[in-house]
Amino acid sequence: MKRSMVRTRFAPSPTGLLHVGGLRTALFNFLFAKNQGGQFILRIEDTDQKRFLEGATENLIKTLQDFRLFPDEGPDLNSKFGPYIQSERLGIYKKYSEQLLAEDKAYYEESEAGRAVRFKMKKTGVSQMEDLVRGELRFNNDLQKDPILLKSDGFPVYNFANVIDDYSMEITHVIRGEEFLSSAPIYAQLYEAFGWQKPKFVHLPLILDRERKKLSKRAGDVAVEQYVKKGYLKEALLNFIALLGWNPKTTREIFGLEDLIEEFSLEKVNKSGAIFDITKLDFINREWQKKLQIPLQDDRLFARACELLKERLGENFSRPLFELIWPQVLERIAGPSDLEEKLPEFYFYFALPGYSADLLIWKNTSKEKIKSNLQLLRDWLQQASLAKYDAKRLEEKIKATLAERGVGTGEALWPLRVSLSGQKNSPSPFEIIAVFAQFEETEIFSRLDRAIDKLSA
RNA sequence: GGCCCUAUCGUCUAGCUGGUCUAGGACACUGCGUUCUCAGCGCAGGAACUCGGGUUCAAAUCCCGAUGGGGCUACCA
Repeated sequence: MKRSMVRTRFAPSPTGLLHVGGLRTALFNFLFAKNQGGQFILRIEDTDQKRFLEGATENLIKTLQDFRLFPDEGPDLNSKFGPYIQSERLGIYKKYSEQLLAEDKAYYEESEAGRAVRFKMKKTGVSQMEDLVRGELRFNNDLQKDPILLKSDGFPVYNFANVIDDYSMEITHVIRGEEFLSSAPIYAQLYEAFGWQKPKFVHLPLILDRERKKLSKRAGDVAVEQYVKKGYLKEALLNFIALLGWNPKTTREIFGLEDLIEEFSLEKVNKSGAIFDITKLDFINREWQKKLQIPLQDDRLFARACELLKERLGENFSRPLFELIWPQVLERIAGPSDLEEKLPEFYFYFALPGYSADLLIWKNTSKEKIKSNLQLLRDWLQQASLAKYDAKRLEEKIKATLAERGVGTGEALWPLRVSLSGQKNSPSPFEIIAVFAQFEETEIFSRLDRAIDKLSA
């Protein structure tokens, strides 16, 4: 019973914000454990004092919680396997290193830094371990070097602490990034030196940047927090990241965490690296946006858009107005990645840009005709109770009026839209009018008057 | 350099117990339609089995090699 319980772990080192690759590793460990009815453990590997960052542990825990990847055991959830922070387990590593020393499987090494412990690697034969997606891994021992176990500061090195902890925490499956593949022989030999049964391993394919290099800090945004701040939904991020290195073998692409738990299996994990493609992330984000219908006050994308507009428009920016415009923005952006560049298309709502009278002219229609069409529309708008209409109703009403008068849609609607937006491209005049009708109806008429003036000049 | 992993459209991938694959889907891209413009929506289209040897009646699928890409090569993780 106890033997068969699946236990996985996520073992980040607290050196900064959780990054995309880390989140994916955590996710896969979590998914596999939950799919198997097992447990997911969080262990903090703070064995490098030089790289340790204050607050990073708390941040890591918080981020995992935000994504609902709740650990069953971890720093704040102690159980008999704790502590879960390696710096609090120094005695354990020391004890095991002494055992190896006593058995002549390790030795001391003196240097200016102090006294460290090195492991005696076997130099003959092969080291092997089982990787559930790659099969049997075999390495020739003849060119192995003796790795450090305990540094001169008394802290264990990653490889050693990992093996000790995975063993003592009864981890059954070690799911980690491919970058650890080449240290496999050390693991294998350590397990053998102790006479312990090896866990099953899974090495996940790397997540690559557009240059096909391992995603790294210098290549741009890697912190999960950055993407959240930019306005990506956590559901979308998780969904997208799950599809990097795993796929359900069906054509379905949208998965929530519960769906992923249900569908996940190691047989569906891929072997080759996957490029982090922001375009696809945007697509998945759009899908989740539709699905979730986030209320405005919780929408980070909206919040970010407000910030940007405030910055650029200053006094002219109005949040209540922008709330009315927001659905139009959402329809016109691919996602958080192009929000910034698309925003200028909506500045006209806050301040009418200057434009030339020519822009009002539809095809070969005469200036006079355009002017009279605008006047006609202005009159109609004047007598209508605009606040009662949404864009769709407005369209019906206005088109009906135009038809009655025998006025073509193009020669009336084009100038109407231009006079309201001052731009060649914009949302439809009906959408614009509906927005202003809710916000400040006089804006409609002053803009129309301005256009009519331009045509009279 | 050495060791290791990997290899299907631009991207993520299905297919890999060999024939049903004239290689499927999604994103992206292009075109057409709807239409006052943009967006949206609908429809259509271009786009890949890295190469060379085998094995076999038959290979994207199996084997070998080359090449490409990547990772590791610390008293970092």
